[in-house]
Amino acid sequence: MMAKKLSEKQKRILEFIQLFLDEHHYPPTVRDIQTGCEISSTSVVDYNLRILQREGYLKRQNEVSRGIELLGTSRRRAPNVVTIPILSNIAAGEPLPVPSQDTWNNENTETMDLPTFLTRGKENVFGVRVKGQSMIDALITDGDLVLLEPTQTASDGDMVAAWLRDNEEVTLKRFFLENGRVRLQPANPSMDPIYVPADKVSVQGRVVGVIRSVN
Amino acid sequence: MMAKKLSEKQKRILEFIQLFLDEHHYPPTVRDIQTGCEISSTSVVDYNLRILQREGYLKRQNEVSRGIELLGTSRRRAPNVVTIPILSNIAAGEPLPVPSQDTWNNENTETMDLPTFLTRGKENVFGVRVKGQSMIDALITDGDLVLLEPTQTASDGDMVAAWLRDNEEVTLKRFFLENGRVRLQPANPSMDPIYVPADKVSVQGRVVGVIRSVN
DNA sequence: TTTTGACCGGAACATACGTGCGGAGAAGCT
DNA sequence: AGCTTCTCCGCACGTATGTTCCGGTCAAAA
Repeated sequence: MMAKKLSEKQKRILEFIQLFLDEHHYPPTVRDIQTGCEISSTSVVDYNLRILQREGYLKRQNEVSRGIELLGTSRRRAPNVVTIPILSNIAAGEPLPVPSQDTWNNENTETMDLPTFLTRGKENVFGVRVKGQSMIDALITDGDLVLLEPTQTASDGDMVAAWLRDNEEVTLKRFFLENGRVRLQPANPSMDPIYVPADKVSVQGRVVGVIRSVN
Repeated sequence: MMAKKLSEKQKRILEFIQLFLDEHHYPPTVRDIQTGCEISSTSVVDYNLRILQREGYLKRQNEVSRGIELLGTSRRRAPNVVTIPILSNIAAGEPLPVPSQDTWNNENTETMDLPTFLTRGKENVFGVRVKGQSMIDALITDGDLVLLEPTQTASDGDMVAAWLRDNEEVTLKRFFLENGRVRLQPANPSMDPIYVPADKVSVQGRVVGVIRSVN
């Protein structure tokens, strides 16, 4: 639940940031906010900025001057664009650290704006930057960005990110449940499926799209 | 007249600032520009920023961190989305009907809005909807949208859409010119390249990106 | 040849700016 | 009365970051 009520001071800070952004075209410093909102100490500004960040109104970059980005409704942006978090540095041999809506803007997670036709109304879509060639049988290569919708369940034919307990790896395949076991079918039709007992597979997300940016 | 010619370095700096602004939503520091443009010293960045400012491409705030504002045409306001035409119904056995900037918006061509980070400043980018599995060796499958920048020439290593006269087909491969003949290397490293005499190949565009929307 | 001016490199300098810390009052809870 | 929790304050520390200086290269101009 990020819908806490903001204090007067916090509303004023948010408003000031928007005004500042309209006037100059870069974000204010903590001290700009301090004087602009008649606050007595920079630490008070910092304190309230942290709250605004926790509540999802903005994102801050650590140790970076003016490292403030407005998010969500506070941000003035093109209407059919949505902001999603990007996971990089995925550890091999670990399940995906699926971001929850409450957490991802607190961290220093990279984000990206996507046209809504790519997410098609899916909620909480996030992106994973692929490293290496391990997904080549899903027609996905080094540097690709895979868009995932978080889910624990899948229907037959869905392309999913599946965590294979025994192999300790995440794989992208089409999912089919066939009398108690799971068939995972590569997107590349020339490659063979693998079969896994249902209790050895956990679905982490459904693939919504792939974006490759060449060079 | 502010229309002096910019040096390569200055163009690159300007471009980098735009990209940086698209990605984060605050301006870069002098040092961000330095590493991002592979410049050896902050003073060189400063030197060129002063010129860019004198020529009216940007404005700087003295003693202010990240105090850079883009001006005029370099400024990328609201549109962090760009509209491109989409070719579907590609006839097999024919070269691509590359759309020219004047024509595509008059016709009944489908269009699509893309975030600018995908086109990265390329001009006249257009999309091609892929039918069938013929591009599978380029890690591209049925339904994928390939983004192309129109061009007749290519540098070694570029991923291009090439028209093969003799085969009467368009293919997507990495381009290498090797003493008079062309090596076309599939993106899938497990597949072998093909070799074609240079006069039997015409480059139609450079691949900028691929978008796959699943289901 | 010397001079001039555009451009680059390396380093040091000065300050802009985020962050941590101790503390204080107010309001709630046991 | 204690004990948290929230909010605010002032200050100082350290780093992030703009700026400056001095020297160098190279090509065009004088």
